[in-house]
Amino acid sequence: MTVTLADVAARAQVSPATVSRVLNGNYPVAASTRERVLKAVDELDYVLNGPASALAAATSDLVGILVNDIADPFFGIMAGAIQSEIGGPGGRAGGERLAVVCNTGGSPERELTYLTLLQRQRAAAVVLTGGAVEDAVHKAAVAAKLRKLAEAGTRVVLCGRPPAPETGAVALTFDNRGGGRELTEHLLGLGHRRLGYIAGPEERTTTRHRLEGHRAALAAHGVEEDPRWTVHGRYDRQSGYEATLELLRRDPTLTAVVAANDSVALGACAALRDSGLRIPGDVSVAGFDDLPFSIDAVPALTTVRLPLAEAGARAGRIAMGREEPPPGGIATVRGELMVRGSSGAPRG
Amino acid sequence: MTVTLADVAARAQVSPATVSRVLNGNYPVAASTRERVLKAVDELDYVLNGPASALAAATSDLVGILVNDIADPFFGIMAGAIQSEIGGPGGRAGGERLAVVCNTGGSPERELTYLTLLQRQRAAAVVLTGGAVEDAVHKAAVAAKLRKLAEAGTRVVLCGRPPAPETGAVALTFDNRGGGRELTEHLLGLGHRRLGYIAGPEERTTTRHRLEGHRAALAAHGVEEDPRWTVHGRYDRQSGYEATLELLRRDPTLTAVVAANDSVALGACAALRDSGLRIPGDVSVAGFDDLPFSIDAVPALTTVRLPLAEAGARAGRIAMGREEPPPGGIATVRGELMVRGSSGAPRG
DNA sequence: AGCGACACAGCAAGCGCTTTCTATGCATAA
DNA sequence: TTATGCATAGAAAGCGCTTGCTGTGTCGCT
Repeated sequence: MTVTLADVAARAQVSPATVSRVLNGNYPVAASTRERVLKAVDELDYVLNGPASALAAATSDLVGILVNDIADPFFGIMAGAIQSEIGGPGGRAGGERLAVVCNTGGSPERELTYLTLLQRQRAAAVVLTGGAVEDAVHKAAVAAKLRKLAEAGTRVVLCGRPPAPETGAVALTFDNRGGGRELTEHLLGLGHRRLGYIAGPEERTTTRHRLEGHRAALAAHGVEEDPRWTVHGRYDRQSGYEATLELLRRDPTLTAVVAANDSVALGACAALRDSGLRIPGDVSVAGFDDLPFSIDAVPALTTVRLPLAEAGARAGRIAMGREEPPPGGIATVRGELMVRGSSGAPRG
Repeated sequence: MTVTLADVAARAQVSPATVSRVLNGNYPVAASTRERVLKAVDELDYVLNGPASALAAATSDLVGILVNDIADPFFGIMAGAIQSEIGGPGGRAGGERLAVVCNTGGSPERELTYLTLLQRQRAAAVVLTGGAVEDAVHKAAVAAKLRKLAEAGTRVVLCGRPPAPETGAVALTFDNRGGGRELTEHLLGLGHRRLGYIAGPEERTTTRHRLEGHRAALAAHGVEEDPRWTVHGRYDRQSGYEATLELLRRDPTLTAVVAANDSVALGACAALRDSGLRIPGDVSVAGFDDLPFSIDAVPALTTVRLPLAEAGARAGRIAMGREEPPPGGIATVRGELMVRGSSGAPRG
C-alpha cells in the first residue's frame, strides 16, 4: 500500500541503492538514470520514510527549539528567527530540516523530557532559549543531558540563556545585568530615588540578573534600597498589575516602577492608571525586552531592547554549523536602552 | 558506543523482546523481570532510538502543528493550547508525544513542504491553524496532501481554518464573517456612516470573510460603501499604521476605522494619534481577535474575541482522538464582540 | 593492442526496534 | 498421574533505508 524505495527502483528499473543515491545526491549517478528515477518517484508519488532513513543513516533532520512560552512573543520572535536559519522549507539552507518548537511552559521537568524526546529522535541540533531555572539539581540534570546530546553528535546552542559549562554547548547570553543597570541608571539620572521593582519568578536566572543590575545601579548611586520596593511575580501582564497595586500599598510615595519585562510593565501601567496616577507625571514606568507592542503603550514604554531576532538567527546558524561559534563558545549579547515617554523626571 | 536495546537485554539477562515489552508495557511481563529490566535501563542510561522504533512499529509519536507566524501571539496561543492537549511532556495525555510547531510564514510552498516533511516522519497527527490561501492550485495541492496523510493514518485537524472537503480533515472554523458583521453593526449602531476598513492580505480566507461580514453589515444598514474606504495590507502593526494614513489621505472625513486584527488596529491607533486625531472622539477604532495586549491599548480596543485557547485545546484533543469530532467533521466557533473604549459615537 | 583508471550500478549487510509465532514451565483439572 | 491451560520468555523475521564493497563496461594511455 505505501510506496517504498524498492517500488520506485522496480519502476525505474534500477536497484534501490541507485534510487537512494539519486534522492540523496551524494554519489555520481548518470543523468539519464537520475531522470528515470525522478520520473518514477513522481509517478508513484513516493515519499521517503523518515524514520527508516534516520535509522539507516544514523542521523535525522530534526532540530529542536525549546521555549518557555510559545504564546509569548519574546520566544516567538526568537523561535521564528532560529527556524528561518535552520533552513526549514524556504529557509536559506539547502537540506530540508524539520525545526520543531517545543513548549516547556517554564517547567524544568518538561524541559528535561523534551530533551530526552529530542535525544530519542537523534536530533541534529537543539537550541534552548530563554532563562534557566537556578535549582542546582535541575541544572545538573540538564547539563548531563546536554553533554550526552553533544556526545551523540547533536549540536547544542543556548540562546538568551546563561552558559552551561562543560557541556560543549555554545551560549549566546543576553546581558540582562547590564541592561538592568542601564535602565535604572536612566531613572536615577532623571532624579528618581524611590523605585519599585517588579521582578519575575524568583528561581529564574533572568530574574536574578536583571534584579542584580537594578541593585548595582542603586548602589552605585548611593541609594539605599527598601526591601518593600521589590515584589516577585510571573512574567505576565496580570502579575504586573497585581504587583503594582501591592507596591503602591506598601509605599505610595514611589516615583518609578521598573518591571521585569514589557508585559509586566503593561500591567503596571494599567494598575497605575486605575489608581488614578499619571505616567510619567506621577510615576515613571520601565520595561525590558522591547517587544513590538511596547511602542504602542501610551505613553510608549521606556525599555531595554534585546536583539531577539538577531540573536536567534545567529543561534540558528551556529546550530547548523554555518557560522563559527564565538571564541570560548560564549558570547554576550547586549541590550540597548530605549528611552520613551513612560519615563520622566519625578514630581516635586 | 550508544546503548541499544540489546545491551539492556544482555545486562538484564533477558531477550531484547522482553525489554521492548517492558518499555512499551503492552504485554504481560513478570514483575521481577520488569524490575530487572528497568534497573538495567537506568544503569545503562538507555534512551530508546526513536527512528528505529518508529520504523519497526510503523508509527511515530510526532504531532505537527502548522502556524503562519510563530511570533504572532494569535498563533502562539493556539499552538500552546494544542500542544498542552497533545500531551507532550507534562500534558494531560499519557504517552509522550513530541508536538512540533512548524512556522510556514504564510507561504503556501512552505506549508506544503512541511506537510511532506511530516508525512515523511509518519506523524501521528497534524493540526493546521489560521487562514488558508485562496489560490485554487495551492488549495488543491494541500487538499491532496491532506487526503494522503489521512490515508496513511495521520489524523488531520484544521483549527481556525475553513473546511477542506473530501480530505477527511476535521475543521474547527472561526466565524470570521459573523464577527466582522457584528463589529461593524456595533459601529453603525453608534451612528458611524463613513467607515474605513483595513483588510489583510487579499489572498487569505480570513481576510475575505471578515471583509464580507463588514460589507454585509453595511449593506444591511443601507450604507453604500465607497471603494476608497478599503485598503489591503499585512496582518501587522506597521501595515495598520500605513494603511490608516492612506485612508486618511483618501477621505479625511472617516469617523471609524475597522482593522483586520488587533495588531493592525494598534498601528491604526498610532497613526491616528500621530495625525492629531483623538480616539474615539474623532475616530473610532476596532480590532479583531482580542489578543492579550488589546486591553492595554489606550483607550482599550473594541474588538471581537476569538476563543483561541479553547479552540486550540479542542483541536488538540480531537487530533489525539480523545474527543469526538463534531458531526460532519465541521464546527463553527463563534467570536464575541468586546465593546471597549476605542469605539464611541461619531463627532457631530 | 593491452592495461590501468574511471564512472556507474548493484549486492548485501546492517541500522535498532517491534511483533508474531513458538517454546517452556508451572498450576490446575481430570 | 497425565492432560490442559495459562502466564511468560525467546527466536527470528522483518520495517525501509543507507553504504561499503564489488562488479562491469568504457576510455585513454602507452
